[in-house]
Amino acid sequence: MIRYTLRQLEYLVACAEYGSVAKAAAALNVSQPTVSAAIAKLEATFGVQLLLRHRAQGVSPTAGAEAILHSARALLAHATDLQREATEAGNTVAGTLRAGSFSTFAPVILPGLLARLGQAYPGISVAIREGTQETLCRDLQSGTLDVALLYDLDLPDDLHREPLAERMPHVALPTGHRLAAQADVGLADLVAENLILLDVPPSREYFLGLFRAAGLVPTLAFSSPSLELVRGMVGRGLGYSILVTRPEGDTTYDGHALAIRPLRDAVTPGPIVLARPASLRPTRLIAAFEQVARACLTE
Amino acid sequence: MIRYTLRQLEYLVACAEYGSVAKAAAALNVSQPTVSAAIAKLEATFGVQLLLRHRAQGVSPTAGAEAILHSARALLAHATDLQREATEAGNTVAGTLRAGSFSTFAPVILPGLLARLGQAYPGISVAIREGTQETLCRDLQSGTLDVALLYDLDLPDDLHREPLAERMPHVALPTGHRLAAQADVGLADLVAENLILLDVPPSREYFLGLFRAAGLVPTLAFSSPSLELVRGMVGRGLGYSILVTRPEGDTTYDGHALAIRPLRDAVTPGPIVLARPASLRPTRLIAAFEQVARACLTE
DNA sequence: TCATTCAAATAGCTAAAAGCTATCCAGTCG
DNA sequence: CGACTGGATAGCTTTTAGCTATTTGAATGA
Repeated sequence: MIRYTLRQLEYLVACAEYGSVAKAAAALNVSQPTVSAAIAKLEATFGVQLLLRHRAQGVSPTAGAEAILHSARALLAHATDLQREATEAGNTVAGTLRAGSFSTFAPVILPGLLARLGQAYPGISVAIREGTQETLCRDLQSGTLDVALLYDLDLPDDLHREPLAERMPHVALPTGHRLAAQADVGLADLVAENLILLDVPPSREYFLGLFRAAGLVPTLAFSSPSLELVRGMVGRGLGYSILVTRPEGDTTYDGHALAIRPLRDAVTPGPIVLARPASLRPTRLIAAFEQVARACLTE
Repeated sequence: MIRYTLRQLEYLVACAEYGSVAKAAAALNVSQPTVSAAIAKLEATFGVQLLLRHRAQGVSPTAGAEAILHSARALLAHATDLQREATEAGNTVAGTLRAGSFSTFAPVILPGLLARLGQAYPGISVAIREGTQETLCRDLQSGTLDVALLYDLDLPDDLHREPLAERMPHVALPTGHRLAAQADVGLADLVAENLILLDVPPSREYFLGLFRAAGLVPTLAFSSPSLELVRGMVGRGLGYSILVTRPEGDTTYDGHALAIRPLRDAVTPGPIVLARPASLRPTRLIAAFEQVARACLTE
């Protein structure tokens, strides 16, 4: 247990510096007895005399004090550093942000977002973690993550949700598919076709919910939690899919083009939010991330 | 100005360590609200949230806190070191002692004293300064010296005097001198002889005082502030001297033997003391020096 | 589902500490 | 000798650190 205070050390160092209790007190903007008492207390707790009092001509450090003063100056410098560091931690855009992203949009959204962020705020660093809605929420709640890009579907109440954008679902079809000839596709057109479902919460529930809302039941042929695998299967003509995330180029990993068509029905869009623990007051860094994310997603 | 306290940091570190305010409080032997308040205050002064509160399952540090915690642990370790150092400064025999010695007895007393001291307390160091009574007193008063071996003659009141030994003055004669044939010499025998006076305060006044007390006036032939020069002159037959310090061997630097005879008269001995500022409470190191010095001088 | 338990926050209080002004005292200097 | 300097002391006020008791919100378990 530490029995002295940083303030006492400050006073001691000032006394040694000025060779006078009164001058030190003046420099520190406190009264002379205040400093006098602090030194006396320090001497009592350490059991060593620290200053020699020369009646009418100030004070000078004892042999013991010299050694202590050396350490004290270092300690105070250290303490001041910590204060600056701590004060800046919340009020400057700097340091490391721990950000999560729902797997499917990470590779589509994050590269551009991080590029822009790095440009706007050089010197910051971002630790990215991909995951499912569930794991990311847990990490947010436990404080392992500061923010996460998620769908606003089934999010726990203790997460603050900052809406960033809404993305309409679209239909992905093999290029030769008969429905690809249409400018847009209705849900009713699709029920007879083979659905390849992106099977990852909460996307799965969202997609199935679109049909349910229209009173329809789709024909489920395949399902996979991998967006690229789903797109690959569609490209190979195994069926169609309904997706929200749309990578650039509309081409699958094995080189097949996809026909992307809007849904004719007025459906509820997929709401993308930046989530963070409701109990965590956002730092300037978090606010900056949020602002850049919104700019990236609304254009 | 430092706006937080070491105690607050201790509490923060403990909270992070235990993942719980209550557990930290228990470990620190304070109440839970005390720790709670300390953390809240730290957060207010730094303007950053430091802990995430998980209602029924403790707390965890935020991103900002992680960085602060790292520095805080280092700072606390540093502060603990300083406390140990400071506490030991007065209570262990260690460190550096700044000791002065009146010029004439330095080479006779100090070598043995320091050898013994180094043997009894290995690891300590002593910075020696020789000087006149006057300069040494000034250094003691200004705190530049911790202790000094001096004659207890005309010492200022603000120096504490610890009597170590009393040394009787003796007569130094050339070996062929007629008085050297006697077992002892009276002051009255000497008044007609040439006195070679050790002319350094306060020795000078002491020696002259011996004659004055006996109602006699010596014949002053030579005087010098150097003990060795005085002995050299006596060895060459230029006169006699009265001295207190008696180097081993009774031989001068230029190779002449001296006849040393006690004074027959009952004179006041030369009181050797260890002086230190009265306002300076002695440390263990000073006490050790004092004890060894007394042991050396009383045998 | 409803009481129970857990853990932190809050309220309200007390006591210790840190601060102040005024004054005293010892020493220096003109 | 008297004015001035500089630290210590006394007596008081304010602030802070600590306490107990209680509240709140969430998780747990019968």
